[in-house]
Amino acid sequence: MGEPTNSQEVAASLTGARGPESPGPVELSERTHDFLKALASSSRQRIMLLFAQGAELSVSEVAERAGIGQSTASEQLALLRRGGILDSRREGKIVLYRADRDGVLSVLDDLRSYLLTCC
Amino acid sequence: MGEPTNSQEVAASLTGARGPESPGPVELSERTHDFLKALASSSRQRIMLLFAQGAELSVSEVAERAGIGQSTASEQLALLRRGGILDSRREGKIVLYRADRDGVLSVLDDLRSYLLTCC
DNA sequence: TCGTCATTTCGCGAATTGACGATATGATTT
DNA sequence: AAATCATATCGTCAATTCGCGAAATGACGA
Repeated sequence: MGEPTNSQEVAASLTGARGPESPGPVELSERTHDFLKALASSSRQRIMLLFAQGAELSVSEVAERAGIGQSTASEQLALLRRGGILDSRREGKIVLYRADRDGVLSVLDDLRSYLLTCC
Repeated sequence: MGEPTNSQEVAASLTGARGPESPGPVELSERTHDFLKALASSSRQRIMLLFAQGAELSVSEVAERAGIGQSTASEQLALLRRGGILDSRREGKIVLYRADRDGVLSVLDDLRSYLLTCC
């Protein structure tokens, strides 16, 4: 079933449908789009605050501390993972989430370069 | 009526309800939240591509080039302006929009510092 | 293998967003 | 002041998102 599906998801950081050397408009990668959608939500922003200082939390811990249902927590955490903001690993029967610093920084770079070309 | 409401909107870049020297969790500013919401939409991303290379466009030009209705264009452009991504000025009876490079860069910095503390 | 615990997935109603046409507001020209 | 043009706002409906409980899947231990 639902293995933590991180780690690989086609590196392809840009999905421009043009030749290699094209300076013009470049679309955002799907991952960066997912990143923006994930962080655009207030409740997910609130969840992220739980992961300050490298904290590592299980799904039910997040549910409890955020005051939301367990299934809701699972779904929201999955969205944050798809956006490259969180990372997860299974530890026995629980799944531990934590901030994915590298993922975040790489997405930020993608975002910055996009904005520099279109703005 | 609806004057282009940019330029000032309380500088307050951070809305943490804590003392000055607090290293802990810091919430995103409202402007940065608006930025994320604005860019999280595919159609608005598409609109942004029209503003590459410093192009300056009126509402109806955007509507035409993006293939959307005039009122829709006006509303979407207003959202992008609230997010600090676009800037606008009135030129006679038309309103010209263009990318707000400085706004974008300052929001990006805010975003980066937020992510560095929470991740 | 069965039971239990943690997580994911599913189905659903409520709330939000997206796009549109119609209408109102502002600015310019006559 | 009236006509015109560009934009902003409003009302509406379709589509998407949110949060939940229920049910399915996985992992572990008795």
